[in-house]
Amino acid sequence: MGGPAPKMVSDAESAPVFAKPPVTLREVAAAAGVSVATASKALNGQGRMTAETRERIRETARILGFRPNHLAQSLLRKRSFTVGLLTNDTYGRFSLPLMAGVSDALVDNGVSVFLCNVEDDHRLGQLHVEAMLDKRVDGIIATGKRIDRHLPVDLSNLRIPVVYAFTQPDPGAVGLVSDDAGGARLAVEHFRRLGRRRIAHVSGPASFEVVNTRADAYRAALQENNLPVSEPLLGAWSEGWGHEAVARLFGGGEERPDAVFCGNDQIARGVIDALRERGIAVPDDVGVIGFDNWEIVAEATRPPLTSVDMNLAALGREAGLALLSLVGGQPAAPGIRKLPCRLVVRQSCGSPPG
Amino acid sequence: MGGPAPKMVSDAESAPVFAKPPVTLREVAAAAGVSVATASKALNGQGRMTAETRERIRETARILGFRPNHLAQSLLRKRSFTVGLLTNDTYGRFSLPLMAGVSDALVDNGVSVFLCNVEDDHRLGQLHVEAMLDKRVDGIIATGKRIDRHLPVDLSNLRIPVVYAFTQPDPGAVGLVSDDAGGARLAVEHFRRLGRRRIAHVSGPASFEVVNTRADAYRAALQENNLPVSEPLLGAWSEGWGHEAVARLFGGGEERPDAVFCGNDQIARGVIDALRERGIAVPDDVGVIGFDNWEIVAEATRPPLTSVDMNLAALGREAGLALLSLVGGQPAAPGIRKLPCRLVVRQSCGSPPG
DNA sequence: GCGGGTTGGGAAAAGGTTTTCTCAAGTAGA
DNA sequence: TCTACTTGAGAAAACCTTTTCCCAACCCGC
Repeated sequence: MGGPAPKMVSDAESAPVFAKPPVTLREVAAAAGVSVATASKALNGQGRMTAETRERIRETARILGFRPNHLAQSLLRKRSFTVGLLTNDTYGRFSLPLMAGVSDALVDNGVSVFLCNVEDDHRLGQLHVEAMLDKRVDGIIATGKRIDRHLPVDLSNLRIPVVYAFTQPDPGAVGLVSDDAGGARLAVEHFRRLGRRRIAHVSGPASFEVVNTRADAYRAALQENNLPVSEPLLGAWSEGWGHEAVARLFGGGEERPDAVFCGNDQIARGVIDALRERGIAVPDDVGVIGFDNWEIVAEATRPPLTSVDMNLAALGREAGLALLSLVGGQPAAPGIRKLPCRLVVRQSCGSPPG
Repeated sequence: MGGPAPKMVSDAESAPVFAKPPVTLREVAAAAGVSVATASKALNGQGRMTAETRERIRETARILGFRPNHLAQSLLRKRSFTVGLLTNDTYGRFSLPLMAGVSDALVDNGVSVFLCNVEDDHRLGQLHVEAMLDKRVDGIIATGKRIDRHLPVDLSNLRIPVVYAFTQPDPGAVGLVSDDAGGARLAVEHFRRLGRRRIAHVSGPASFEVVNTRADAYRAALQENNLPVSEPLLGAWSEGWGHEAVARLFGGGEERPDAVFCGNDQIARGVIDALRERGIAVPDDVGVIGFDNWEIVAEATRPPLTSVDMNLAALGREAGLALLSLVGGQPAAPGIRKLPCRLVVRQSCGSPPG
């Protein structure tokens, strides 16, 4: 109690800097000795005034640390430079790269993103959409965890543009998805180039549209290349199913595959582990390709897994840009646009013979 | 060209519903035959008027589908009901549940969340923070991928409150992290209750603070229980390191552990696989516990992995609520608050003997 | 019938910015 | 010297809501 009072820091530096209100345009104008109208025009490069005046105002603004209030601007311009991102895959693996891509594309244009996780809850979805509408977002991007399911929200009669990415679009809307068929073809072609001839396909449940899309493309690609077509094995998206599929493919006496194209990386992981346990060498005896290119899985398999990457970040970018042009008044062609996949080659397929 | 023109849909239903401006309070007031002031008060339950008038205005608003413009409200109230969420872990595993928790806590209070991914780019971070400030967010939550690193942004002298969750807080700020020591203790105690006595610890690089925190707690818990303390094995966060650690622990002639507590689920996965390959049974011969409870990994190990869950969603919720009370003017106690972990029991530890 | 209190509702300012319009002064041409 | 432009800058409306007065009408008791 008796000691010297603690040294006081200068008021500007100390304690709750909160509530010190931001500098307004009015203050800048006053400091520069002009009207707010002139100040506004000076800072925006509008209107007519001497270069000297403009510069003086700008300098004043800079010194005062003036930053225009976007709320006021938005109110006037009827454009908030804000979009909503709706997803039901917050924990999942797909929406993340996608969100990063979206955010990426938009930030460069000064647009911020409201992230909204609606789970599979209709009420929550409605709540979020209304909140976004109230906040006057310029548009909405809807994304999810599978492309053959709707989000639990009705986005069809909003007064703002909506873009769907990696989720089922409403009819007549703009939708972006990965080209799964192309991805499957990429895998088959890669195997063919490496001289593999008996290529099996192990994928997820038939209830997923992508499973059928990829399976069809797989069959078509085999036929085009005059390779023997074997029926795809459809099961679950799990490692366990990969194990089981290997038991079926390599358990019997019939001719064994020398390549397995898997519907996702977890199945591929299961396949590779099961093959190893059977003493079948990857990639020497059998090549394996996964789907999704989930790095954490693909790089942990032994050997590291070659996988089809859906380019989700790019897809997100495209979605962001599409929404932007829609917001800008450009009429975008409705319908579903498919973006190409790419093959990320690691060591699970081996090198070309010779 | 000669055919009948396509049937026209009614104008209200058709084409670019865009740009049809939202209903304003003024219109509601006009329709109800009152002034905007009265209309505002009617809808907000303020002011004095006959119940009949109030009800009539409300009904009119309902019919017209009036929704107040939050931009205008925010401008006036100097409160945007919007917060920024800053992360450098967009692709990662930690920020997602955390973000969901934050978003969860805030949505219930009508607050929306701007998601900003700053990667490790200082410039990008600055950009985002300024954008958020310009948009007049009420506060900021900073989160990251490890608790001993700063985000590449300076949040220390903002005029709005900041809460740090799962990232290193600035001195004097409010920070929330998981109780890693407690989590480690949870694991050791669980092993002890199951009768395991020789408990090893395999973790990530010593350069991570959590590695040391957990290792210290592990040692302390062993000592408290009069169990033999063996030096933790520190390496990488990978499956590969799990394999290698097993080689070291079970390769030599010395006494082998009957339990392994791992620094994350990937290491644990590697440990379990390596044990199986050596013919050591899990959980019969050796129990294994992981950390993070990354379900997709924990449930794919054979047997499924018991793991320490950091309760990140709860942590996010707490962060959201803390920020909310800060924004509301409640002075929150600065400093780091640790939230308890929980053990998610699966089958990798076995049941109690007898 | 009249002062004082209550009741129902409106006018107007405020919030920060942009934009259109207006206006005074200056310049050029006749 | 007068007219016709141009130039530089300000006033004011607009965006939409909230809130603080303010005012008229009514009711009460005397």
